[in-house]
Amino acid sequence: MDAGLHLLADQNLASLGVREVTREAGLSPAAFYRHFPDLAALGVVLVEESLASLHVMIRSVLAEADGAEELIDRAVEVIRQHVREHRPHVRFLARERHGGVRRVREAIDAELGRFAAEVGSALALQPVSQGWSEQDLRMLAELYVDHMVSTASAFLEAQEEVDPARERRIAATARLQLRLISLGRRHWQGS
Amino acid sequence: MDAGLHLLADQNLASLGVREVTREAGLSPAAFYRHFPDLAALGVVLVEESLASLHVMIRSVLAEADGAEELIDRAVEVIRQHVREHRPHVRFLARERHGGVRRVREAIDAELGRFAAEVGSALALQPVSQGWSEQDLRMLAELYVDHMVSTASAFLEAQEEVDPARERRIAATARLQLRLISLGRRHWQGS
DNA sequence: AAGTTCGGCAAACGACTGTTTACTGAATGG
DNA sequence: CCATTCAGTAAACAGTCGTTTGCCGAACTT
Repeated sequence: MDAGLHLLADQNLASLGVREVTREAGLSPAAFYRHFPDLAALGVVLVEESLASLHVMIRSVLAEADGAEELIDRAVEVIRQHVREHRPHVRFLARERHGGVRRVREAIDAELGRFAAEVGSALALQPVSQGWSEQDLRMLAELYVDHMVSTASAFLEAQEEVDPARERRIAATARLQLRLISLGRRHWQGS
Repeated sequence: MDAGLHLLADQNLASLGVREVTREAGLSPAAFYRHFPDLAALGVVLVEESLASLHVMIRSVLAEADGAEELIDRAVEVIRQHVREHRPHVRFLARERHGGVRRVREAIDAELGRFAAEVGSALALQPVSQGWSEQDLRMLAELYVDHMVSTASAFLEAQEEVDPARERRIAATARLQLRLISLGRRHWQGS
């Protein structure tokens, strides 16, 4: 799996080969089939591995909520750190989310949906969300998740070549956008 | 190019083969090299083709601005229609935006950046944007573009299998999100 | 101690790959 | 009308591919 993830740095799952993976891992081609029936199967497992750390991340953000402004700074910083520390996994997710392998795509989508649900319940606990309908909460959660995904992708690209200025610019933009969203949230009157 | 686009429906550019394309097009493999040096080159041309129609689209949305509410409805509807009518191109963009072929990725990114700039200048003309700094306008434009991309991807997935209910749900969510953003926009005090 | 599962190997199968070469007919242009 | 470009072909090159098969030692179970 490490070998696969490493090769997926500049390639996508659909173009990955069994022989390629086993060669990188220092095994014989036949050895692969002892563990996975397919390369798609390997992909699905990588999805699970990749998103496990994401759930940890979100909890670490929402845990300490000392005011909206600080939470925003913290969220953006956590995303940046997460991308930095799990770049191969994040890149894999970004690449395969709309990639050519249906089963992997569906796995990511399902997991991201559960992720939005989790964010939704967390949002519901905040005082700002009083009087919000179920639908409105879900809509907001999806907006946050989509924004997180976009931001993570941007960080990813910026970190490919080390470019601290670009990275700071992305962080600044993300913070402003989150501030604008939370402003809209405070003035929301229901749908 | 049509053959390539057709094959890219369930495959990504990196895993596409020259022989595959020429076979689909009914030509000999060597004929390909009369037109492109690379498959990546074909990809880049496809990017340009795909985004040309996008610029037309944005203008058609911003042209008639009769109130914010109506503009939102119109924008979401135009996105839905655009995805419906240019599904192969949109799918290609979504897939290759983070795909394995660097040159194509960069082409898409650059084009999307110019797109955001265009949206930015359009936003500047609206009365709501009085007193907005350049940076804030850019940030808002990027938020809109990212949101548009997310929405388009969602429509894409929903239209793969014909699922009108899911499509309506996506449209409704997108509209709510745009309303929330424009609410935040009205209460923005500058950064 | 015996049996079974686990994770590995080498070898072979036919099929498919990108690219180059030399050649050909049609259109184009001066 | 002749030369040239254009867009196509078939054939060959040396590889790589996924997958199956039969085999083997080590580890674990009972």
